[in-house]
Amino acid sequence: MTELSPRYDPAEVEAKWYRYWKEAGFFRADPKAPGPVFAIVLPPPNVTGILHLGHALNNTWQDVLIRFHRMRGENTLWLPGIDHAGIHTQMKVEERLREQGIDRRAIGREAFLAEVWRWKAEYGDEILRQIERLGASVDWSRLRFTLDPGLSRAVTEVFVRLYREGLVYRGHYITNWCVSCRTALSDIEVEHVEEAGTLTTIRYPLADGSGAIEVATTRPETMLGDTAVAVHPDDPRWRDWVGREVVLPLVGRRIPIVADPLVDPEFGTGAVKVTPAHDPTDFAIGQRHGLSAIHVIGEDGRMTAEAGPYAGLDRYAARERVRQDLRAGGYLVREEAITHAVGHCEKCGAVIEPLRSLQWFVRVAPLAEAALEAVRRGAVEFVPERFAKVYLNWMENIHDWCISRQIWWGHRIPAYYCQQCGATEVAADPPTCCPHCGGPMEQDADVLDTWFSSALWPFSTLGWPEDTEDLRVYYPTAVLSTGYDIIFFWVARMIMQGVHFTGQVPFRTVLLHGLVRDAQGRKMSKSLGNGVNPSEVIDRYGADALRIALVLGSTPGNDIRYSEEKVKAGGHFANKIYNAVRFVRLNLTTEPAVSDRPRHPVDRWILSRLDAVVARVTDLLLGFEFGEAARAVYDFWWDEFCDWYIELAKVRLREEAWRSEVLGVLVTVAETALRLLHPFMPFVTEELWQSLPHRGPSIMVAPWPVAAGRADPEAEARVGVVQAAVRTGRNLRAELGLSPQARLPRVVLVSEAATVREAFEALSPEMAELLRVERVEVTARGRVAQAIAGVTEGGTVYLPLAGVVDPERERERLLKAQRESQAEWARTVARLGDAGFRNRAPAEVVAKTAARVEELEARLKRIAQRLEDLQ
RNA sequence: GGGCGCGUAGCUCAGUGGUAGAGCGCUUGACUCACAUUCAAGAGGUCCAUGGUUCGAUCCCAUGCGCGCCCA
Repeated sequence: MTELSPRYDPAEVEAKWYRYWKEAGFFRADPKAPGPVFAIVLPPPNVTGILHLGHALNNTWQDVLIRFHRMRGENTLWLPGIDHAGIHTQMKVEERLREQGIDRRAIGREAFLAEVWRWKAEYGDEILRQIERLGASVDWSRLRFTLDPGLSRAVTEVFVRLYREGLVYRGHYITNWCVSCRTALSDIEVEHVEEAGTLTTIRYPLADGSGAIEVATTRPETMLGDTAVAVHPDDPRWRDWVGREVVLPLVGRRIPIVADPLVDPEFGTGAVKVTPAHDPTDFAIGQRHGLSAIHVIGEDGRMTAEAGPYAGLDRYAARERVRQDLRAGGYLVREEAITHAVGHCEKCGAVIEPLRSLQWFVRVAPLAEAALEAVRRGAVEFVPERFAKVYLNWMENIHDWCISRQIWWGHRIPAYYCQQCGATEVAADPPTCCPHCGGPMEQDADVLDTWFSSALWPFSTLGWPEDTEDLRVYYPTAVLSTGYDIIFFWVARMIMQGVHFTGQVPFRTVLLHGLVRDAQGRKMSKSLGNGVNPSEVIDRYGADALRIALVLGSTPGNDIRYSEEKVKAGGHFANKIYNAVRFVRLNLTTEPAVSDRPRHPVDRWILSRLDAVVARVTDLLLGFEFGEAARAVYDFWWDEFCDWYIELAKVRLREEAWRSEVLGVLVTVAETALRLLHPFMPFVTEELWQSLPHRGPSIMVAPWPVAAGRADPEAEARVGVVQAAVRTGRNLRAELGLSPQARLPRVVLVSEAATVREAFEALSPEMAELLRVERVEVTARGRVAQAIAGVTEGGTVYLPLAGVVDPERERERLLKAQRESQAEWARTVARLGDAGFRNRAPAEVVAKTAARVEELEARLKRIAQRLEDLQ
């Protein structure tokens, strides 16, 4: 810290302290450490690129939690890591290669993977740097990557065990196929978007020429692969048609009419075309009726040889041609514009093509059972609670999970196929030859869904399947903090796998944050170009400013809007506390004398407030209410400590008799409030804490403040009336347009209440200073000629000012105050007069209301008296 | 079609069954010896609408309107 600079400069300070913390080993967890265990695994960011503000928010929340619990003396672990992000990363690297004119297929699997590892080294490091710059106190010695040998072993282990338990299987089913990424996807990787489309109704003539049946579709090109027409078995319109045959237009194939309960009789004519190779419902119908599945669309999105004359055409071109040909052949009944949900690839945006293919699946239902139970019985809690319903609802309607991906970057599926007899072997170690026929084995070419490995993150990172000390101590983890948008992708699957393989839930609390949107409330996205790189913000304002901006006003589960203005305000706050502490230090020329029970009411007041804010922030943090907690510390620092206590303290700081004691309070409050703020703004608090008298090597391992029995309602009441009187006095000055530095000869404070007078008297030097007057007079009653007056809580403030008082203006102001007090008095008296209120409201509330009436009456009396004086 | 969230000061958002809050913005005044990244004072609100529960509703319940999201 530059000793005397009146401005706080975060840049060098932040880098310095992070290095210090890291080198001192404060981040490192020790499984043998005493205290309750509190562990968090960092949701591993994708290695694809750079972090965004959502990561910054989530990491800040986690850091607040972990620093809070660490300071409370708990045995904390925050484990960082990175995710290999299969499809996404492969896409990026392919893109980069394409720019160099290289196709991945041309260079082969090995060379391509080498290229991806180079990418990982580059971007992975950038991500780690970003996490550091944010101040995240993660245990770098335990850094993990989903493709690390240990974690890969866990993936293989899980796959093999699930296979042996019959929970993983391979088969031909309809999957969501992305023709652009050239891989299968799971259901939740498909985004459904409402789009304008055309519903085409086609006439299929009966083979015997006795009529025709009409079917409707939004994908007419699939009719080339139809192998049946289906109707609902109870549909009276079509009962007699079941079992007959129609002739497929353009193709000429004879296909049967079948009855199946999956058909919705309400839709269209009640008859649907059946294309088992290209539609999930049709696939199910096809299986039940033994229909063949004819592939007319290929993996590249072009029509196959099965499509006859349409072969080679892109699926959309084929759609057009089929439509034209149907029209020409007289088969096209009508075309209507409709909006319908169309599935898109979450990664690349291409329209998903449902294709029948050979894939690996997880049989999820048995796993879901236990995962449901864990949440139902409260072993896993959601914050906010409402998301538990979202989770339960999804889990109850879960479908099998397609886990094989036709890409190269990821965990290769540990399945081996005999090239001779076709046998399948699933094993952790590659078999040398076929156990059945001794023939050569070849490993499955595909890799696993990235989420399959992410699902193991809370325990694979701790060493599972080994029985490690870390696993024994830190598992189950305490909190999993993530965005509500990945409950299904990740949270649900972690719970399933965690419960199944460890017999315990992976975490006790799921803490969900919302999306960080831009100032207009739009989602941040590449296409809008409104994304913000946290590092650039940190460059300009510092990590502390960004952190407090993100935390203030954030509530679990709710989206927040980001604007640079908020960060700027955060920076101002950092500067504010920097200067407050600078003030304390500049005064540390005398040895501070610390006492828990100082003599002066102002000192007792701030300690009482300190106790209150300590208790409040602790409670709020335990309840994950970060925004409120941050607000409470912020307000304490700025309003109570800076605007009031420091200003009040300045008076006695000039007096030798008090100086040492006041300094003791200043140091105590500043040091404690720094610790209270540390989880939110780690850097500036460390910098300042180190510059004050302190114990220990770092604020991050200093004890969390506890309320120390310093609550003092009497001192709070005294300072309260003084604050009110000062505000009233300042108001009077402002109304007169008096410049703040102009000194007035005196202020007269009149109060009939002895306690109020005592407070005024005890603090009269401070009031003189704050009101810029030479003398403070306190009396029980009295009239002050040639003065303006303000009526406040407990008394009246007079500023005697010969000559400047305008009685008319004075009267107006008093009448306004009278109207306001009168209105409130009427409301309050009416309430008090209500028998229902007196009988049913808690006695405490009734008493409070009665006291309020008395107060208002006294106030009105003072106003009336003053009005009278003006006559 | 089912579910969820939001609607509070000009803007961004906290919050509470018992007298409505903050930051930013705005107005006025001050370079007051920690801080002009500041200080002081002020203006500004039928807490979306209607009904219900209650002694009392901005808060709880129901319906409606508007905005957004998730699932099928």
